[in-house]
Amino acid sequence: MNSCIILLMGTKGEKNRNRIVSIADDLFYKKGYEHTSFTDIADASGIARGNFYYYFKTKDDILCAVLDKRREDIDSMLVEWDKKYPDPKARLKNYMLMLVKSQSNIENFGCPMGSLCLELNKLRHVLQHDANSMFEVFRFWLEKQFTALSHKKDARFLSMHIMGRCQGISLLASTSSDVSYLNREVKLLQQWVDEL
Amino acid sequence: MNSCIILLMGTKGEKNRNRIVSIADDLFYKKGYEHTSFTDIADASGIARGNFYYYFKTKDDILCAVLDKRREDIDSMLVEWDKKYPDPKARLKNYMLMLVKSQSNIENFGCPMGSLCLELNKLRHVLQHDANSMFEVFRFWLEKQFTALSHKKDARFLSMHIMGRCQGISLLASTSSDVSYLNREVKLLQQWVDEL
DNA sequence: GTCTATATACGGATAGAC
DNA sequence: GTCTATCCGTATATAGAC
Repeated sequence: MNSCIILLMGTKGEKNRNRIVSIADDLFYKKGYEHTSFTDIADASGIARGNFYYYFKTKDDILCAVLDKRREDIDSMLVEWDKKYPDPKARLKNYMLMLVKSQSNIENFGCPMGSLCLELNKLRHVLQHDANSMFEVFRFWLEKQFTALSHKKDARFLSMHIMGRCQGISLLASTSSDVSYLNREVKLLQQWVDEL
Repeated sequence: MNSCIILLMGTKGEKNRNRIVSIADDLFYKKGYEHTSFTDIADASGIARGNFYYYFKTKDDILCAVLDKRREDIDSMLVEWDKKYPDPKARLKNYMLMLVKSQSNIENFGCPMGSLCLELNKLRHVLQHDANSMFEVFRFWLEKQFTALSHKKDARFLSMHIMGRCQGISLLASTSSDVSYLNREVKLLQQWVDEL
Protein backbone atom coordinates (compact mmCIF):
# COMPACT_ATOMS: atom_id res chain seq x y z
CA MET A 1 0.00 0.00 0.00
CA ASN A 2 1.31 3.41 -0.94
CA SER A 3 2.29 5.67 1.97
CA CYS A 4 0.53 8.64 0.36
CA ILE A 5 -2.76 6.80 0.55
CA ILE A 6 -2.04 5.89 4.15
CA LEU A 7 -1.51 9.52 5.09
CA LEU A 8 -4.81 10.48 3.50
CA MET A 9 -6.71 7.95 5.60
CA GLY A 10 -5.87 9.60 8.90
CA THR A 11 -7.53 6.97 11.07
CA LYS A 12 -6.31 6.25 14.57
CA GLY A 13 -4.74 3.04 13.32
CA GLU A 14 -2.69 4.86 10.73
CA LYS A 15 -1.68 7.45 13.28
CA ASN A 16 -0.26 4.62 15.38
CA ARG A 17 1.36 3.11 12.32
CA ASN A 18 3.09 6.37 11.50
CA ARG A 19 4.15 6.68 15.10
CA ILE A 20 5.79 3.26 15.03
CA VAL A 21 7.62 4.14 11.83
CA SER A 22 8.87 7.46 13.22
CA ILE A 23 10.10 5.96 16.47
CA ALA A 24 11.67 3.02 14.65
CA ASP A 25 13.36 5.43 12.25
CA ASP A 26 14.96 7.26 15.15
CA LEU A 27 15.99 4.09 17.00
CA PHE A 28 17.38 2.39 13.90
CA TYR A 29 19.57 5.45 13.53
CA LYS A 30 20.70 5.79 17.11
CA LYS A 31 21.01 2.13 18.11
CA GLY A 32 21.31 0.41 14.75
CA TYR A 33 18.70 -1.79 13.09
CA GLU A 34 19.64 -5.13 14.56
CA HIS A 35 20.20 -3.80 18.06
CA THR A 36 16.73 -2.22 18.11
CA SER A 37 14.14 -4.64 19.47
CA PHE A 38 10.35 -4.49 19.42
CA THR A 39 10.61 -3.86 23.15
CA ASP A 40 12.70 -0.76 22.46
CA ILE A 41 10.13 0.57 20.00
CA ALA A 42 7.31 -0.33 22.37
CA ASP A 43 8.94 1.46 25.30
CA ALA A 44 9.68 4.56 23.26
CA SER A 45 6.25 4.73 21.62
CA GLY A 46 3.98 3.53 24.40
CA ILE A 47 2.44 0.99 22.05
CA ALA A 48 2.28 -2.61 23.28
CA ARG A 49 4.73 -5.09 21.81
CA GLY A 50 2.20 -7.59 20.53
CA ASN A 51 0.29 -4.81 18.87
CA PHE A 52 2.95 -4.19 16.24
CA TYR A 53 1.96 -7.28 14.33
CA TYR A 54 -1.36 -5.71 13.56
CA TYR A 55 0.49 -3.09 11.49
CA PHE A 56 3.55 -5.00 10.34
CA LYS A 57 4.02 -8.69 9.67
CA THR A 58 7.75 -8.66 10.44
CA LYS A 59 10.51 -6.40 11.68
CA ASP A 60 11.75 -6.17 8.10
CA ASP A 61 8.37 -4.70 7.15
CA ILE A 62 8.99 -1.91 9.65
CA LEU A 63 12.40 -1.34 8.11
CA CYS A 64 10.81 -1.20 4.68
CA ALA A 65 8.36 1.45 5.88
CA VAL A 66 11.20 3.39 7.51
CA LEU A 67 13.16 3.37 4.26
CA ASP A 68 10.09 4.55 2.32
CA LYS A 69 9.60 7.35 4.82
CA ARG A 70 13.24 8.37 4.64
CA ARG A 71 13.21 8.60 0.89
CA GLU A 72 10.02 10.67 1.03
CA ASP A 73 11.51 12.91 3.71
CA ILE A 74 14.61 13.48 1.60
CA ASP A 75 12.47 14.17 -1.45
CA SER A 76 10.33 16.79 0.23
CA MET A 77 13.37 18.36 1.86
CA LEU A 78 15.00 18.78 -1.53
CA VAL A 79 11.81 20.31 -2.94
CA GLU A 80 11.90 22.77 -0.06
CA TRP A 81 15.52 23.62 -0.77
CA ASP A 82 14.79 24.20 -4.43
CA LYS A 83 12.12 26.72 -3.44
CA LYS A 84 14.25 28.41 -0.81
CA TYR A 85 17.53 28.63 -2.72
CA PRO A 86 17.33 29.48 -6.42
CA ASP A 87 21.11 29.45 -6.84
CA PRO A 88 22.69 26.01 -7.44
CA LYS A 89 25.77 26.96 -5.43
CA ALA A 90 23.62 28.01 -2.51
CA ARG A 91 21.82 24.68 -2.75
CA LEU A 92 25.09 22.75 -2.69
CA LYS A 93 26.29 24.74 0.29
CA ASN A 94 23.06 24.02 2.08
CA TYR A 95 23.62 20.32 1.49
CA MET A 96 26.91 20.54 3.37
CA LEU A 97 25.39 22.67 6.07
CA MET A 98 23.29 19.68 7.10
CA LEU A 99 26.43 18.36 8.78
CA VAL A 100 26.73 21.46 10.92
CA LYS A 101 23.04 21.60 11.72
CA SER A 102 22.96 18.02 12.95
CA GLN A 103 26.49 18.04 14.32
CA SER A 104 25.74 16.58 17.72
CA ASN A 105 23.75 13.66 16.31
CA ILE A 106 26.47 13.01 13.78
CA GLU A 107 29.18 13.01 16.42
CA ASN A 108 27.19 10.47 18.42
CA PHE A 109 25.72 8.25 15.75
CA GLY A 110 27.27 9.11 12.39
CA CYS A 111 25.22 9.80 9.29
CA PRO A 112 21.72 8.23 9.42
CA MET A 113 21.96 7.18 5.81
CA GLY A 114 25.55 5.96 5.68
CA SER A 115 25.46 4.05 8.93
CA LEU A 116 22.23 2.23 8.12
CA CYS A 117 23.43 1.29 4.65
CA LEU A 118 26.69 -0.01 6.05
CA GLU A 119 24.89 -2.14 8.63
CA LEU A 120 22.41 -3.60 6.16
CA ASN A 121 25.16 -4.32 3.64
CA LYS A 122 27.05 -6.36 6.24
CA LEU A 123 23.90 -8.22 7.21
CA ARG A 124 23.43 -8.91 3.50
CA HIS A 125 19.90 -7.77 4.22
CA VAL A 126 17.20 -8.16 1.57
CA LEU A 127 16.54 -4.43 1.76
CA GLN A 128 20.16 -3.32 1.45
CA HIS A 129 19.61 -1.94 -2.05
CA ASP A 130 16.49 -0.14 -0.89
CA ALA A 131 18.65 1.56 1.70
CA ASN A 132 21.45 2.32 -0.74
CA SER A 133 18.92 3.99 -3.03
CA MET A 134 18.62 6.84 -0.51
CA PHE A 135 21.99 7.97 -1.84
CA GLU A 136 20.59 7.94 -5.35
CA VAL A 137 17.89 10.41 -4.38
CA PHE A 138 20.56 12.84 -3.26
CA ARG A 139 22.76 12.05 -6.22
CA PHE A 140 20.08 12.86 -8.81
CA TRP A 141 19.46 16.18 -7.10
CA LEU A 142 23.17 16.98 -6.81
CA GLU A 143 23.71 16.11 -10.47
CA LYS A 144 21.05 18.67 -11.39
CA GLN A 145 22.94 21.37 -9.51
CA PHE A 146 26.29 20.51 -11.08
CA THR A 147 24.70 20.40 -14.50
CA ALA A 148 23.25 23.86 -13.88
CA LEU A 149 26.78 24.96 -13.02
CA SER A 150 28.04 23.78 -16.41
CA HIS A 151 29.61 20.61 -15.06
CA LYS A 152 27.26 18.26 -16.85
CA LYS A 153 30.03 15.95 -18.02
CA ASP A 154 31.36 15.46 -14.50
CA ALA A 155 28.04 15.80 -12.68
CA ARG A 156 27.92 12.17 -11.60
CA PHE A 157 31.43 12.01 -10.22
CA LEU A 158 31.20 15.41 -8.55
CA SER A 159 27.96 14.36 -6.88
CA MET A 160 29.51 11.19 -5.57
CA HIS A 161 32.58 13.12 -4.54
CA ILE A 162 30.52 15.51 -2.41
CA MET A 163 28.51 12.71 -0.84
CA GLY A 164 31.71 10.80 -0.13
CA ARG A 165 33.31 13.83 1.46
CA CYS A 166 30.30 14.31 3.72
CA GLN A 167 30.21 10.64 4.65
CA GLY A 168 33.88 10.73 5.55
CA ILE A 169 33.40 13.83 7.67
CA SER A 170 30.47 12.20 9.47
CA LEU A 171 32.35 9.02 10.20
CA LEU A 172 35.52 10.69 11.38
CA ALA A 173 33.59 13.16 13.50
CA SER A 174 31.84 10.25 15.21
CA THR A 175 35.09 8.47 16.05
CA SER A 176 37.11 11.52 17.02
CA SER A 177 36.89 13.87 19.96
CA ASP A 178 38.17 16.77 17.88
CA VAL A 179 35.34 19.31 18.00
CA SER A 180 36.76 21.68 15.39
CA TYR A 181 37.26 19.07 12.69
CA LEU A 182 33.72 18.95 11.30
CA ASN A 183 33.35 22.72 11.01
CA ARG A 184 36.71 23.12 9.39
CA GLU A 185 35.93 20.44 6.82
CA VAL A 186 32.57 21.97 5.99
CA LYS A 187 34.22 25.35 5.43
CA LEU A 188 36.69 23.65 3.09
CA LEU A 189 33.83 22.09 1.14
CA GLN A 190 31.92 25.34 0.88
CA GLN A 191 35.06 27.01 -0.42
CA TRP A 192 35.34 24.21 -2.95
CA VAL A 193 31.82 25.03 -4.14
CA ASP A 194 32.65 28.72 -4.44
CA GLU A 195 35.61 27.89 -6.64
CA LEU A 196 33.65 25.64 -8.98
CA MET B 1 48.16 -10.94 29.66
CA ASN B 2 50.24 -9.25 27.03
CA SER B 3 49.90 -10.57 23.49
CA CYS B 4 53.66 -10.58 23.00
CA ILE B 5 54.06 -13.05 25.84
CA ILE B 6 51.29 -15.17 24.37
CA LEU B 7 53.06 -15.39 21.03
CA LEU B 8 56.28 -16.49 22.72
CA MET B 9 54.55 -19.37 24.44
CA GLY B 10 53.62 -21.13 21.21
CA THR B 11 51.63 -23.90 22.90
CA LYS B 12 48.72 -25.57 21.16
CA GLY B 13 46.34 -23.63 23.34
CA GLU B 14 47.71 -20.30 22.26
CA LYS B 15 47.63 -21.42 18.67
CA ASN B 16 43.92 -22.01 19.11
CA ARG B 17 43.51 -18.72 20.90
CA ASN B 18 45.16 -16.85 18.04
CA ARG B 19 43.02 -18.76 15.60
CA ILE B 20 39.85 -17.66 17.39
CA VAL B 21 41.01 -14.05 17.36
CA SER B 22 41.87 -14.15 13.65
CA ILE B 23 38.58 -15.72 12.65
CA ALA B 24 36.64 -13.37 14.90
CA ASP B 25 38.51 -10.42 13.44
CA ASP B 26 37.45 -11.42 9.96
CA LEU B 27 33.83 -12.13 10.92
CA PHE B 28 33.46 -8.94 12.95
CA TYR B 29 34.50 -7.14 9.81
CA LYS B 30 32.35 -8.97 7.31
CA LYS B 31 29.23 -9.58 9.39
CA GLY B 32 29.54 -6.95 12.11
CA TYR B 33 30.29 -7.56 15.78
CA GLU B 34 26.79 -8.07 17.08
CA HIS B 35 25.67 -10.20 14.17
CA THR B 36 28.61 -12.56 14.68
CA SER B 37 27.71 -15.35 17.11
CA PHE B 38 29.85 -17.90 18.86
CA THR B 39 28.29 -20.44 16.53
CA ASP B 40 29.61 -18.46 13.54
CA ILE B 41 33.13 -18.38 14.95
CA ALA B 42 32.90 -22.07 15.88
CA ASP B 43 31.77 -23.06 12.39
CA ALA B 44 34.46 -20.99 10.70
CA SER B 45 37.27 -22.14 12.99
CA GLY B 46 36.31 -25.74 13.67
CA ILE B 47 36.63 -25.11 17.39
CA ALA B 48 33.69 -26.19 19.55
CA ARG B 49 31.40 -23.46 20.91
CA GLY B 50 31.76 -24.32 24.57
CA ASN B 51 35.51 -24.34 24.19
CA PHE B 52 35.76 -20.62 23.68
CA TYR B 53 35.19 -19.97 27.33
CA TYR B 54 38.47 -21.60 28.15
CA TYR B 55 40.24 -18.79 26.30
CA PHE B 56 37.82 -15.91 26.79
CA LYS B 57 35.40 -15.18 29.58
CA THR B 58 33.01 -13.19 27.42
CA LYS B 59 32.37 -12.18 23.82
CA ASP B 60 33.61 -8.71 24.74
CA ASP B 61 36.94 -10.28 25.72
CA ILE B 62 37.24 -11.64 22.20
CA LEU B 63 36.50 -8.18 20.85
CA CYS B 64 39.16 -6.75 23.13
CA ALA B 65 41.71 -9.23 21.80
CA VAL B 66 40.65 -8.45 18.23
CA LEU B 67 41.16 -4.74 18.83
CA ASP B 68 44.59 -5.38 20.36
CA LYS B 69 45.53 -7.47 17.35
CA ARG B 70 44.30 -4.85 14.92
CA ARG B 71 46.33 -2.11 16.55
CA GLU B 72 49.41 -4.34 16.51
CA ASP B 73 48.80 -5.23 12.87
CA ILE B 74 48.51 -1.56 11.95
CA ASP B 75 51.64 -0.76 13.92
CA SER B 76 53.77 -3.37 12.27
CA MET B 77 52.36 -2.47 8.86
CA LEU B 78 53.42 1.15 9.37
CA VAL B 79 56.89 0.05 10.48
CA GLU B 80 57.10 -1.94 7.25
CA TRP B 81 56.04 1.07 5.20
CA ASP B 82 58.62 3.27 6.88
CA LYS B 83 61.31 0.79 5.86
CA LYS B 84 60.02 0.35 2.33
CA TYR B 85 59.29 3.99 1.49
CA PRO B 86 61.79 6.60 2.73
CA ASP B 87 59.88 9.47 1.10
CA PRO B 88 56.96 10.89 3.14
CA LYS B 89 54.93 11.54 -0.02
CA ALA B 90 55.41 7.96 -1.13
CA ARG B 91 54.24 6.85 2.32
CA LEU B 92 51.11 8.96 2.10
CA LYS B 93 50.36 7.63 -1.35
CA ASN B 94 50.79 4.12 -0.09
CA TYR B 95 48.24 4.82 2.62
CA MET B 96 45.65 5.69 -0.03
CA LEU B 97 46.64 2.72 -2.14
CA MET B 98 45.25 0.48 0.60
CA LEU B 99 41.81 1.32 -0.75
CA VAL B 100 42.70 0.04 -4.20
CA LYS B 101 44.45 -3.06 -2.88
CA SER B 102 41.45 -4.10 -0.80
CA GLN B 103 38.87 -2.70 -3.18
CA SER B 104 36.61 -5.75 -3.36
CA ASN B 105 36.42 -6.14 0.42
CA ILE B 106 35.71 -2.44 0.78
CA GLU B 107 32.94 -2.56 -1.80
CA ASN B 108 31.34 -5.43 0.08
CA PHE B 109 31.94 -4.51 3.70
CA GLY B 110 33.30 -0.97 3.90
CA CYS B 111 36.41 -0.08 5.87
CA PRO B 112 37.21 -2.59 8.66
CA MET B 113 38.14 0.21 11.02
CA GLY B 114 35.39 2.71 10.24
CA SER B 115 32.56 0.22 10.15
CA LEU B 116 33.50 -1.43 13.44
CA CYS B 117 33.89 1.91 15.19
CA LEU B 118 30.54 3.07 13.90
CA GLU B 119 28.83 -0.09 15.12
CA LEU B 120 30.42 0.00 18.57
CA ASN B 121 29.64 3.70 18.94
CA LYS B 122 25.95 3.02 18.29
CA LEU B 123 25.96 0.15 20.75
CA ARG B 124 27.58 2.53 23.23
CA HIS B 125 29.94 -0.37 23.77
CA VAL B 126 32.45 -0.28 26.61
CA LEU B 127 35.24 -0.79 24.09
CA GLN B 128 34.15 1.93 21.68
CA HIS B 129 37.10 4.15 22.58
CA ASP B 130 39.46 1.22 22.21
CA ALA B 131 38.15 0.83 18.69
CA ASN B 132 38.33 4.54 17.94
CA SER B 133 41.95 4.54 19.02
CA MET B 134 42.82 2.58 15.88
CA PHE B 135 42.38 5.85 14.05
CA GLU B 136 44.83 7.48 16.41
CA VAL B 137 47.52 5.00 15.46
CA PHE B 138 47.15 6.04 11.85
CA ARG B 139 46.84 9.69 12.76
CA PHE B 140 50.14 9.80 14.70
CA TRP B 141 51.89 8.21 11.76
CA LEU B 142 50.26 10.54 9.23
CA GLU B 143 51.15 13.55 11.35
CA LYS B 144 54.79 12.50 11.20
CA GLN B 145 54.67 12.47 7.41
CA PHE B 146 53.02 15.87 7.17
CA THR B 147 55.48 17.29 9.65
CA ALA B 148 58.32 15.94 7.53
CA LEU B 149 56.71 17.73 4.58
CA SER B 150 56.87 21.05 6.45
CA HIS B 151 53.19 21.05 7.39
CA LYS B 152 53.74 20.69 11.08
CA LYS B 153 51.23 23.37 11.99
CA ASP B 154 48.46 21.68 10.02
CA ALA B 155 49.63 18.11 10.52
CA ARG B 156 46.71 17.16 12.71
CA PHE B 157 44.00 18.52 10.48
CA LEU B 158 45.62 17.22 7.31
CA SER B 159 45.88 13.77 8.86
CA MET B 160 42.23 13.78 9.81
CA HIS B 161 41.36 15.15 6.41
CA ILE B 162 43.06 12.28 4.66
CA MET B 163 41.52 9.68 6.93
CA GLY B 164 38.11 11.27 6.45
CA ARG B 165 38.51 11.26 2.70
CA CYS B 166 39.41 7.58 2.73
CA GLN B 167 36.50 6.76 5.03
CA GLY B 168 34.11 8.58 2.74
CA ILE B 169 35.44 6.77 -0.30
CA SER B 170 35.08 3.42 1.47
CA LEU B 171 31.53 4.09 2.54
CA LEU B 172 30.33 5.41 -0.78
CA ALA B 173 32.06 2.59 -2.66
CA SER B 174 30.21 0.07 -0.48
CA THR B 175 26.80 1.62 -1.17
CA SER B 176 27.29 2.35 -4.84
CA SER B 177 27.58 0.11 -7.86
CA ASP B 178 29.87 2.58 -9.62
CA VAL B 179 33.09 0.63 -10.17
CA SER B 180 35.20 3.55 -11.36
CA TYR B 181 34.44 5.83 -8.40
CA LEU B 182 36.98 4.44 -5.94
CA ASN B 183 39.89 4.50 -8.36
CA ARG B 184 39.10 7.99 -9.53
CA GLU B 185 38.96 9.28 -5.96
CA VAL B 186 42.25 7.64 -5.07
CA LYS B 187 43.89 9.25 -8.08
CA LEU B 188 42.53 12.60 -6.92
CA LEU B 189 43.99 12.06 -3.45
CA GLN B 190 47.37 11.05 -4.79
CA GLN B 191 47.42 14.16 -6.93
CA TRP B 192 46.59 16.16 -3.82
CA VAL B 193 49.67 14.66 -2.12
CA ASP B 194 51.86 15.53 -5.10
CA GLU B 195 50.74 19.15 -4.90
CA LEU B 196 51.45 19.47 -1.17
C1' DG C 1 -7.94 -2.31 17.13
C1' DT C 2 -5.71 -3.56 21.59
C1' DC C 3 -3.80 -6.41 24.97
C1' DT C 4 -1.98 -10.78 27.43
C1' DA C 5 -0.06 -15.02 27.27
C1' DT C 6 2.83 -17.85 25.05
C1' DA C 7 5.39 -20.52 21.29
C1' DT C 8 9.82 -21.04 19.34
C1' DA C 9 14.51 -20.06 18.31
C1' DC C 10 18.85 -18.47 19.32
C1' DG C 11 22.00 -15.63 21.85
C1' DG C 12 25.78 -15.78 25.55
C1' DA C 13 27.36 -18.27 29.34
C1' DT C 14 28.16 -22.35 32.79
C1' DA C 15 29.03 -27.10 34.79
C1' DG C 16 31.24 -30.94 34.74
C1' DA C 17 32.84 -35.42 32.53
C1' DC C 18 36.83 -36.79 30.14
C1' DG D 1 42.70 -28.49 27.17
C1' DT D 2 38.46 -30.34 24.98
C1' DC D 3 33.75 -31.54 24.48
C1' DT D 4 28.65 -32.20 25.68
C1' DA D 5 24.75 -30.95 27.85
C1' DT D 6 22.30 -27.39 29.59
C1' DC D 7 20.82 -22.92 31.89
C1' DC D 8 18.92 -18.49 31.32
C1' DG D 9 17.71 -14.40 29.03
C1' DT D 10 15.85 -12.16 25.21
C1' DA D 11 14.54 -11.98 20.45
C1' DT D 12 10.78 -12.38 16.92
C1' DA D 13 6.48 -13.95 16.16
C1' DT D 14 1.67 -16.07 17.04
C1' DA D 15 -2.94 -17.14 19.19
C1' DG D 16 -6.72 -15.69 20.97
C1' DA D 17 -9.59 -13.08 24.58
C1' DC D 18 -11.62 -8.67 24.80
